[in-house]
Amino acid sequence: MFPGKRLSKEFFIRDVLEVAPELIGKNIVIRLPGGTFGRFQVTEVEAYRGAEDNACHACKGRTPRTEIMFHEGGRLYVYLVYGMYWMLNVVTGEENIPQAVLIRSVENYSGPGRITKLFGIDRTFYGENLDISERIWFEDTGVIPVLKTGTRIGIDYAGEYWKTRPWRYYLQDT
DNA sequence: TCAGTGATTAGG
DNA sequence: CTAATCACTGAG
Repeated sequence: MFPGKRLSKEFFIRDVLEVAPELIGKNIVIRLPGGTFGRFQVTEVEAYRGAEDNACHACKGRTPRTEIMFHEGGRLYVYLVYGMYWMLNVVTGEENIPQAVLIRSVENYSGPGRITKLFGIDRTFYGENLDISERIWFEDTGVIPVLKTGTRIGIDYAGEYWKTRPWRYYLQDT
């Protein structure tokens, strides 16, 4: 794999605990509102892992909203939270194993709701196929980042075990 | 610290 | 139909 190459679905059809840390340092290529393209290095993500993870939306089972997480990896899971903020997630893993990676920060922009505002992400990106999309995809960069881990944000409802999983990954220097 | 904001979901 | 909940942000 060489820098600039689009990550294909094989990259995403692996366990979310492998994919999530490897997404740090990769680039998101996105057609911004206005039509120009932007490249942003991913600096912070979180892993949501399957039906047993009480912090994962799919722990309540298959619903219209969570349906795409049961698809094989390489699609986008996009949803609105608090009535205002679109969340950008990448589906990972095999079919029928619901997993996703939340994109929390990219270079120079922190916060999942601010990123989607910058990118112009909305409901029309739900289910977007990262293999063939002409408006958003991920690229390899050759960067091998030094990672830090922490607990996931905003999931206190998930119970002691799940809220303490170290499944947030971020660049040391950001 | 806290309101804003509306889709989603379970339940009657 | 109702009502609770929410993977957040910016203002004060």
